[in-house]
Amino acid sequence: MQFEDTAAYLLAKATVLHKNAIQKYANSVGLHSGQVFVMMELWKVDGQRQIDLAARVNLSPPTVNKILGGLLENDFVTCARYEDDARSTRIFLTPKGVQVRDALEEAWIELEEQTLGSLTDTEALMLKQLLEKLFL
Amino acid sequence: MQFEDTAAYLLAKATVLHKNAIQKYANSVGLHSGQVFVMMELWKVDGQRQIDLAARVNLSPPTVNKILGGLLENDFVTCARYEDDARSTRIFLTPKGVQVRDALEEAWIELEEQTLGSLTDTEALMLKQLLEKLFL
DNA sequence: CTTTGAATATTAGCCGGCTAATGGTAGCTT
DNA sequence: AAGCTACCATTAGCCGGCTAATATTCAAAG
Repeated sequence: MQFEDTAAYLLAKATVLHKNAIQKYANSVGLHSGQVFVMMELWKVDGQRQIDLAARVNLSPPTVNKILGGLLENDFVTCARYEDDARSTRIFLTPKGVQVRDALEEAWIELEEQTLGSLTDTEALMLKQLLEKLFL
Repeated sequence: MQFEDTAAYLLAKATVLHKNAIQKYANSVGLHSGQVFVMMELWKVDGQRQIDLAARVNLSPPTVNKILGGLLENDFVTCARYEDDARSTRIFLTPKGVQVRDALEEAWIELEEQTLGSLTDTEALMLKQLLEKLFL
């Protein structure tokens, strides 16, 4: 059997390079690679609980907790008590956290071009549709 | 702009779940997730230097060094001096390291099925071709 | 009303990735 | 032969992922 012929291998292999690219563009706007996906969820819905954020980004609660620690330190988000449940906290974007979205959008466009650089438009569309089917 | 519509986003998203799956199947044969790709390279060419392994798996030399530390501890590989260059070391598979390949192949087949579960055969083929184009 | 169990956040500790910095060796230039 | 430079391994230290374990709080059941 050839591991290299499997989709599981190819997907993992592509992942390594893609992760490096994300890191590079995230750093260019002052974010770490793990922080961008949490921010994206907050830009969609502000004031979420940690547990809900974890579910949305498919990460474990401790991982999200650690990522939020960095975002809190760098003043991208703030933390507030959940009104009706003392166990939970709500995470809110700061003005800085709202603002950085524009910079990331610009960087993300470059990242997208670099990612799809070797593909035609129809191939890019196919890839997106296939990736969507993979994890739905 | 919608981040969710980009291939860069979808690829990263698929990555998270795929990494968890790899971890699960790697653990089932006594390996950690990062170790399997180093082992795959050694199964192709035994006795490589660390720097060459790093290049083949697209990881930094320190990362490979750390991964090899675990493989050495668990007796999957051994370390030997490079005959003509005192800077380098050669990494060799132990009998245990050779043997574990069969177990991983079995696990990998299951992983492949799980990964492609929601895709048709033609879709799976397309995905593999697109992933190959992405990082060549 | 008490107890039990589930849910939320958090801590500790591991592996996996990176960059930067160190030390030793090879090789080339002079 | 000496010295500069490039190369290889390794260490330190950071972030990002996980599981397991803890403390707190809520809710539900007795």
